[in-house]
Amino acid sequence: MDAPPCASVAVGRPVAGPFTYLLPAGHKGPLLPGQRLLVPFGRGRALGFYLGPAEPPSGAVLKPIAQVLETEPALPPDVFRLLAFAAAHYRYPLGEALRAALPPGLTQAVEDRPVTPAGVKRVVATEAAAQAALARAPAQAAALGYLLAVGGGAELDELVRAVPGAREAVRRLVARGLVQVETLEVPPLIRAGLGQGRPARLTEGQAAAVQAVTEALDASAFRPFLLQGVTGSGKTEVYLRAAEYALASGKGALVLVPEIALTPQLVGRFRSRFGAQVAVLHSGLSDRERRGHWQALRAGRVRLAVGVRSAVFAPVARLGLLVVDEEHDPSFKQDEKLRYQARDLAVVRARDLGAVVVLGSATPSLESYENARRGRYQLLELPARVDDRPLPTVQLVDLRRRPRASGEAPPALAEESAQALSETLARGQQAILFLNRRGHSTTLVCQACGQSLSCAQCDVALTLHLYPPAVQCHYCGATHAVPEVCRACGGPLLRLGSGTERVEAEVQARCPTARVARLDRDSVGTGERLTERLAAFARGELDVLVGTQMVAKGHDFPGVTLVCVVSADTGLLLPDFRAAERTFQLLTQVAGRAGRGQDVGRVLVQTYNPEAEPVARAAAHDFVGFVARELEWRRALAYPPFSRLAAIRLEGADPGRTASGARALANLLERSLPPAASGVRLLGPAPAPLSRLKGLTRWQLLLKAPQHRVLRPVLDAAERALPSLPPGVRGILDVDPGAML
DNA sequence: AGCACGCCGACT
DNA sequence: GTCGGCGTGCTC
Repeated sequence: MDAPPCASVAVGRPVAGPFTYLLPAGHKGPLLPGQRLLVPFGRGRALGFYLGPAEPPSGAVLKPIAQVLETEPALPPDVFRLLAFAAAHYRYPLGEALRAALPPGLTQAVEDRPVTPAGVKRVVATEAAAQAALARAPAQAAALGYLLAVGGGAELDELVRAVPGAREAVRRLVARGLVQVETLEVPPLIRAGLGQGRPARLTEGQAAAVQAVTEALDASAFRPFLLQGVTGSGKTEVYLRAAEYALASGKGALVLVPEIALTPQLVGRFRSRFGAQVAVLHSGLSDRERRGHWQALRAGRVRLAVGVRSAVFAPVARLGLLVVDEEHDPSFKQDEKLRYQARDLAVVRARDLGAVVVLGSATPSLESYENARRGRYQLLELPARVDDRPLPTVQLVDLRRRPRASGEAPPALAEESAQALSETLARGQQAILFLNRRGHSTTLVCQACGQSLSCAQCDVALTLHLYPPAVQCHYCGATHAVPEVCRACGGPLLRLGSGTERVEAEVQARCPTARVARLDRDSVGTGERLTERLAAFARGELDVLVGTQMVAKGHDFPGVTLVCVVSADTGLLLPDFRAAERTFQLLTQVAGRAGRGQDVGRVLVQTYNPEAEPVARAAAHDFVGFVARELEWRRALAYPPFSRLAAIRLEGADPGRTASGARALANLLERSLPPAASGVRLLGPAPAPLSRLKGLTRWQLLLKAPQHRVLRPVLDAAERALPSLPPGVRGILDVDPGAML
């Protein structure tokens, strides 16, 4: 008896798959992996993806595929393979992962509509337009007049804005042959000339790095590089040259950055160097723009993409070069749905394609650094800043030695820092004050009973904001009116712990003539206002920038000679094995904002822990020393890069059930653990560091193993066990977690 | 994700 | 007596 031909199909719904279907009646020709299908699913229909042939399972009643939606898979084969790897590795339903990687318009279970060329319509006057007689057609005359006035051509949108009613007029002008409408496939991102700002000379380190990367590109084989360059050493120029070379060799290139809004200068440099040849992919795009860029890349019309995390799945044609800038940045890890690490996937994709991958950072992640140390990645170093500018001097300000006034919170800025700030401003130079905390005060403590104000839904203290006045939970977003007195006993409240608002106020009070701006999520959001504010500061229209992480990234502000880290200790005590690493990286990044122009920079780091490794080593610009110590204890405690981790997170409204669910799951896993010799360890269950969030109690288990491979059967068991957690308790797997919180 | 089925409160 | 709340379970 012949088995009917069957297909294994991933369904574009967040359900574990795959499902088996009969091939559509009368279907001829082969199906290709990734090809989009329409399949009956449950009561309705769903988008499906062909995975391969399948054996018909015994007993099950199979339904036939309703329709094959396309003749060629929309997703290029290498992106399909990458998503298949990611879905398996990070334990996420493949169909849902595939669907999420498609551009808007292809994600629905509908048949291929003819793909309208996405892009911008441009109206251009023809030669006949000059002598046109349009005395009796005023609307057309106005539209044409505008076009001729601006040089013969304009975007349709612009024309309609300038000349109301021009849309209809253009149609008639087209009919008369006086104008033509052309569709630009990709929005013209920049009109300025290409190749701008290309420095004639490279530093020695840059030249060597560019040479190594271009030689690897010539070899067309998998070659991973770690580009470690101190802040201000010109890593971006290396990326630009490598991309130029890749494009010139007929290859595509993909550049990943932590966040577009925080890296406007890097994006700007790519745009001015490559013009419309570069697609910029970020969350702010409209569906239309996203689709336009996606199609242009897919078709190979645009061969260079710069984008955030998700761009690792961009359909760049003939991809030969991948760059991950600031590769240590935590934002490359997605922390919902498909919980992928984009930097790691960039390496996976490069390996699969036989491509070159460059991971760049001033402070590489310990994972990448260890890979370089073991010779898996080739290390390229840029030890000096461009133009031989010195690194800024870093000085620790020991807050323990400060005189303490009782009954009042001390000022956020130590006398020494305030002094340095005044001097800097007096010289007409700029300063950045960095503090990783929004708001005015981090806690309101009762002076009588000692209780501090905390969120009803979460296990955290409420932050006091003054603009506008409110106490706010930074985790669940709840806000309340500012209380006058203690809720519990009516005693007076003390405002402890400083945020950016308080620092801004102190600066303004101390330097009344200074132009001070605050830069945090509250003051600028994350979009255009942020970019504007950064640009205004770069142009010298502001003197002092007080901000959070936002001010720390790769900006280039030549006028900044003073950087003050208001509290180096904020992240230091977090219960996370990467706390020290993160602190070191952050301090180094912020310090790197100082002294990038003519004048030498100075950095003051306020701390209660001047002897702490990350603080002391960052102050000494001693990456190697820091890493050596850090690697030592990571090895001793079997943390990455000497092990692989997976976290199992549980949350539920009922504290008791959540806890017992966590214990039951731990018991079950304990029994399914491979022999001790495998090195697999189960830690926990333990309440998560933020044990209650948005009214949910949170627990976690941590799996540790020498290699990911030995973790797989345990993760399989965990995945099978998650659905049978107590009612109301939800569990998720987080493979290669970015943080323990 | 949908969308059913399935057991407990307020309505014509 | 029904309408409907969303908890739980399934989809080839």
